[in-house]
Amino acid sequence: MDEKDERFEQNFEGVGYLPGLAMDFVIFGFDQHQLKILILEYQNTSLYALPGGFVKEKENLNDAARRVLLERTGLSDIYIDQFYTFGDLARYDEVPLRTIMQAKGISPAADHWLLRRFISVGYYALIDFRKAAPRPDPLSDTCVWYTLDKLPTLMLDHNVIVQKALETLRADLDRKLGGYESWAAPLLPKAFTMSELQKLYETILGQKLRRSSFQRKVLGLDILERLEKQYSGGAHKAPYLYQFIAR
Amino acid sequence: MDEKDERFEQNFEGVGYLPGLAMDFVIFGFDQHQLKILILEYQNTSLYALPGGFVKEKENLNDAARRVLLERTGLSDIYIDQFYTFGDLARYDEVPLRTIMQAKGISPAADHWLLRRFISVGYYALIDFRKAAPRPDPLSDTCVWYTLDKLPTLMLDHNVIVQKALETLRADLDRKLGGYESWAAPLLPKAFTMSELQKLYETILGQKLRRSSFQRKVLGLDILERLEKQYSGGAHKAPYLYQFIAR
DNA sequence: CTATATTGTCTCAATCTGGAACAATAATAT
DNA sequence: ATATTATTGTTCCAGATTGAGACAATATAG
Repeated sequence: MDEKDERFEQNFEGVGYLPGLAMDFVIFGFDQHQLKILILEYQNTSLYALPGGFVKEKENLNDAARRVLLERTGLSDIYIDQFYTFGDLARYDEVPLRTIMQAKGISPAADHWLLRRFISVGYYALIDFRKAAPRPDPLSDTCVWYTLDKLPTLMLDHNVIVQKALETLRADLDRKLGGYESWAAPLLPKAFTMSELQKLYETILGQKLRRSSFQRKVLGLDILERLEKQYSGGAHKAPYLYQFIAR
Repeated sequence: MDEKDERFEQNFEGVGYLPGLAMDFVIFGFDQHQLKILILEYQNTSLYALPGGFVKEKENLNDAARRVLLERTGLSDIYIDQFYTFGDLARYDEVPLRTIMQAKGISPAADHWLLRRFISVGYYALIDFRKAAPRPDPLSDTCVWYTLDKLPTLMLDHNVIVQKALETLRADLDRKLGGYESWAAPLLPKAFTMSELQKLYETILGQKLRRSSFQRKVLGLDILERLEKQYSGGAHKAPYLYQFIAR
């Protein structure tokens, strides 16, 4: 039994993990002017789910979140935000989980720990689409990016979780924008144009913003520095490039 | 064994409750122009804690929160908000809990469920100070209002929880203010003056607001109706009374 | 009856915002 | 080479919002 199988075995039996507590992750990336999130797929079941995980007995909740993000994307030192804890009885349903396990050739006992009720802590993360290396977890087959408006129906209450994550992200935008932390950095190239930044905001907020007001407001925050070199590639005046001021 | 003792016994052994999961409540009230919160006291131990509780196996998380609020204050149909879930290892420490139990004449086994690690969901509520009938829980002796700036040192990480609740409440103020829900209603008399409302805001935010701007903004929101009758009792012009428009 | 504190209303300047205008310019079409 | 086109950087102005104060009105205390 190699290390991976061993970890799988432990995880599968729930040994060393807090019972009844899970986390679900809404991992946002930005590509082609679209907001995308990572979704796990289970072959031969047409089931889809958010990446998630469990908390070890001797592990901080937030550390568990960072670990799960690392396991799914290979990324660390990422901004994550815990946005809500989901605890409705209606949210747990053993049918899809049983289906998934059976598709993997496993016949779980009726009281298998994965089939019991879970409370789940929701986290979201904003990551660099190009740096991420999505990996499925032991029970899933693939881990893929989905555009928000082409999201499939997810298992359990995961669509609700995505919705809540998006609402929180939008509500946080203004507060975050004013803050010292340049949360937008991982979603953009190191150097970017003003219109790329604006399109990122428009995509997240789901609405158009005025060009001049946006520029005025963002530059007024003193979080960007203008670079000397310029972008080229369009049939028009070359825009300046900007980057976030390191703090 | 009467019903209360029976419930206590069950609760004390953790029977019928989700293991490892708790909730802590920051219950805000407003009195004498001060923001207060409910604190449990444990006699002969000089220990203080937030009211809290556990989730039944067949109970929605948010329903459990409403139940706990009802048990501690006698109030239902109250606006509550789940603001954060606390899951650091450092947050659990069996010493104060053991002290409390021993002060109650109980000698818990080393692996008693109350002494194990808990993840705790934080909720806050805004309640009517005058309607509340604070009641201690089975392990505590009294349940009392404390002014925020005279809060004692609380056990575990409860001071951190209060801080986070306050930050969330402040951050939510603007968003909530614009909303249709008149969250401030339970903190004020049915009819109140503009300066009472302003002082409530000032107390929560911890800063002074300009009188004319405040009046302009609040009246512009279309959530108040001015009443005919007028307040009296001060050596000055009588202010109008307002109430929230029922929706 | 006078003094006092607080209220309702108004004003004015300062600031912010929405929306448009306009010249500049890198690629493309002619 | 020159004109065309799309987009950019910048400016401007009208309208809305906000900060700060002025002032008369008035219920109670003295």
